[in-house]
Amino acid sequence: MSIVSTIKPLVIKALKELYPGDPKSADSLPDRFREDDLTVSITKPEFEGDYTLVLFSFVKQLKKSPEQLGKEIGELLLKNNPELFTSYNVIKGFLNLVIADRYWLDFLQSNYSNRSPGVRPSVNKTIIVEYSSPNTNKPLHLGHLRNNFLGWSVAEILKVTGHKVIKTAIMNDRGIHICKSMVAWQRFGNGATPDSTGIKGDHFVGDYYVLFGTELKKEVETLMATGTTKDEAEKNAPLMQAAQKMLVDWENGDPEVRALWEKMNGWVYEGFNETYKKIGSDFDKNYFESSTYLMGKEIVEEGLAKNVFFKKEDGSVWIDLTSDGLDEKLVLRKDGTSVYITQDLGLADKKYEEFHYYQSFHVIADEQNYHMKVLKLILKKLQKPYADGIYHLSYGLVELPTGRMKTREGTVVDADEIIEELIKVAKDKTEELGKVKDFNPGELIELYDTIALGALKFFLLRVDPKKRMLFNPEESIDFHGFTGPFVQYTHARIKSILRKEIAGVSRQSAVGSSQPAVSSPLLPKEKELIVLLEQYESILGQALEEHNPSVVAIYAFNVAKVFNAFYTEHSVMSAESEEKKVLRLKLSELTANVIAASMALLGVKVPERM
RNA sequence: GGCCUCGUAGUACAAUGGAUAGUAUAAGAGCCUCCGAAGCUCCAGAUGCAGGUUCGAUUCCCGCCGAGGCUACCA
Repeated sequence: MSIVSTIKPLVIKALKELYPGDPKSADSLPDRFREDDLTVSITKPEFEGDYTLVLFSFVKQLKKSPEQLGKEIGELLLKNNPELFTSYNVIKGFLNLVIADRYWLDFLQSNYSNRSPGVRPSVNKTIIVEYSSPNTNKPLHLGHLRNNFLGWSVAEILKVTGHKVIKTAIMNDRGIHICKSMVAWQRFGNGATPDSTGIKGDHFVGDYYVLFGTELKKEVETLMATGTTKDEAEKNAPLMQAAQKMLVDWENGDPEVRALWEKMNGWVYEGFNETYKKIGSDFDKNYFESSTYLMGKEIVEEGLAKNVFFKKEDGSVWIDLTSDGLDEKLVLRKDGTSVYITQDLGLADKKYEEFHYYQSFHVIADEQNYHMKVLKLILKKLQKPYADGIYHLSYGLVELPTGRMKTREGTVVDADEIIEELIKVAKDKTEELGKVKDFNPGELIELYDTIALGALKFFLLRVDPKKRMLFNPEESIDFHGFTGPFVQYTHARIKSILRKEIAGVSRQSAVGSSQPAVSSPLLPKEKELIVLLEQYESILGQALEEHNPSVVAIYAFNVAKVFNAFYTEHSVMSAESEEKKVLRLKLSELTANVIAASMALLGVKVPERM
């Protein structure tokens, strides 16, 4: 039970007691005062108090001045709950409440050693989180990383709040883009392989995709020199013709093409798996477009039967969404082959068959907002029971100072490269500081990974997913301030104190089960920290509601920052008294646990030492 | 053209309609004989423009300006 959800009912009770209203009129209805209408928030530091009730919303209703209202409510709250509130003050329309130290100390006492704070009991609901979903013709880049970290983190937030989560990916493993790499390798590869060249599989294949582009450009230029238009040239260039033919051959099941396709996709998967392992992404189930792309045709039949879809003269099948403010949308081509949305319709159906999900999250970039809107709308019109549970977890693109990343223009930040770069920075910095000279090589490598990925994940998750974000290679790699390593450092720092205390004999008596004493009041920095730690549960609730890990990242940073300020001002080991020492040790332990728990939700490990 | 996002210090990010708009970086001034300086303290600096609703607007509504995306019988 959080402090805010404790205060709200008490305020409602006080309001009803103070202003029962005329029993005969409408203003005595039981829901005249509702918790949802209350605004209870943390008191601004420049005022006295811990939590503040905003009074303006009742002023008109009750026809009283805010000052008088605040006074009346404050008095009654104090009278009714002397153990919770110690005093109040009213400034303008704000009722500032001072919470008793006892409350905070009790909270500390019952939570300080909880290693998994915020975990909720099972609600027995299955939620699918579909994320990552790469094309198998090129390596992962920064945009994929944002997607992966988001999907993974949201899944984690759902898990601790009691949901059963199935993580899935859909591999976009077929199509013209795959054929381009294949054609290029056939023409220019001379039988080279990732093994023979020592290049990671996904990069190896990606190189041929890029090569296709550059070679195609040459052909196009040659054709254009003979007077062909650009569009014509691109269509008629021999390489493009070859890719198109390969796509047809692939669809017809040509054994040679299929064998080549499997070989090259195999290389890519090997590369992907290495990267996934490194960044900690995992999936309960992979779907492959090559085996799902024909699905959905049944749904098209179903839609025609239900008159949700209609057939045009040429045989193509459409849905009319103009009454919903959208366009007509094609769901089946005139040649009877399926389009993107057809596959997604089929896949949604299949997933529901398999998992009977309560909700299905699709972590997909906001470029596809329209597509996902249409998808959900079609499923609704088909009266699919799962349609309402479809949720597009839309996120903005990662941009560079030069603008959008484009593979063909070589302006992508490669996932493997940026990770390696960060590992190097972590290594240099760690060596420079020289605090872990006794680590063995294995421990060091693990630590560098922890710090590097901590920096990267934190950087990509600290921003509201919906928003576009900027990645500046020069400035974004930083281990100071609002960063993962800063939070990690704070954790390691606390652990260092706790280790020393364990080493000392006083550990048992100091951090034992005794209640923290109340003989001396909580000091401002102590209180600020404990009040913040108490908010963890509601932060988790907010992150869940908004499907937004950035809430957790910002919170973790604040905890670390407030702890560091507390730490600078007050000594833990040489506290003024034994009871203060006990209090601060518990406070430190709780801080470390909350930091570890929140960072875990982001997929960021926190080291004991760094 | 139509539809959808987004405009906050030099830069990057915050702010369920609430108090003097927070934080980080970069710039300036300090703090390691004392629990870890990847830290702390101080100092400066911002809501694109113009209206409206409200006791109160960064937030909601309208217009303009600017940025991005979608608007494929590509996926």
